[in-house]
Amino acid sequence: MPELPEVETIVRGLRRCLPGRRITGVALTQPRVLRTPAIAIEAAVTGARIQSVERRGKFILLRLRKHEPFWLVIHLGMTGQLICEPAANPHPPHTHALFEMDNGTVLRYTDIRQFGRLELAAARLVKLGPDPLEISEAEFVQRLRTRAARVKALLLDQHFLAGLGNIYADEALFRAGVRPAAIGRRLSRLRAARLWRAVREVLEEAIAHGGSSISDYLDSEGRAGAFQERHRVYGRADEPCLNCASRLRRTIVAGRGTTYCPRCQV
DNA sequence: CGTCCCACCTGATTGC
DNA sequence: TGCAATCAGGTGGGAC
Repeated sequence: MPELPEVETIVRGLRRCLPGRRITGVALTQPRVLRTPAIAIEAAVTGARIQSVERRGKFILLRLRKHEPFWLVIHLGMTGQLICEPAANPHPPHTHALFEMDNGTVLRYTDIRQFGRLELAAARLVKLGPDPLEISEAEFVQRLRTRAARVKALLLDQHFLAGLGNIYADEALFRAGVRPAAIGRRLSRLRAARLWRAVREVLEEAIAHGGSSISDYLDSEGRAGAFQERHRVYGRADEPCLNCASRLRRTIVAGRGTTYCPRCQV
């Protein structure tokens, strides 16, 4: 579910309620979403103070400190939600973790499909590729044009670039006029640069609109995003292209449903 | 090593 | 109505 714009929106919201709080209690009720054993997370986190909230790609990092500083790393998978709310609120179904704060609020983690993950330490993050909002045009073009994989597969590969998922990959490819199945090393410099710009622009626009809510996504205060109303291809298969009115096609690329315009994307 | 595909889950929707 | 098949914003591991 959540891609970079949704995770960024959640992180910005968490920054308004978490930093400075001390965690007074923890309830971890679904081992499947824990990459670190529950006992270890409970021992580390109980009594710790939250120093900051950060994002790396689609990962959310809570910087905690008890004796030493450490990280609690959260990935929301497809359907994960992180919500700050009063402790007295009822817990909805699929609530897998609750972190109680010293001011009567809780940080609640719910995840219907259980693809999300909570863990201590950030070892896996070192493998992440560059952030699409920070990578330079020159570096993006160079990385793209040395690869034999299809461009959409590269955009989805978090080691290549950290933060895009299926929605924003399709939206960026449409805006750049590039076919999802195009081969990275066969793109001209001009078209690779156009894709770099399209990726930035679509992510920045989506962040400005609070992300895309298709069915599950809510921000840290439980509100939906609005960018789904501005999708140009995602979810619009068989509808007319907004540029040329051709019928948008749906295929499978990189194992994912993919929508594109056969006329505008070459 | 680079690339591709499927399993991992639940729930909504579609089609017979 | 009932039930099976298909699809969904994620990744990681194994096959090739």
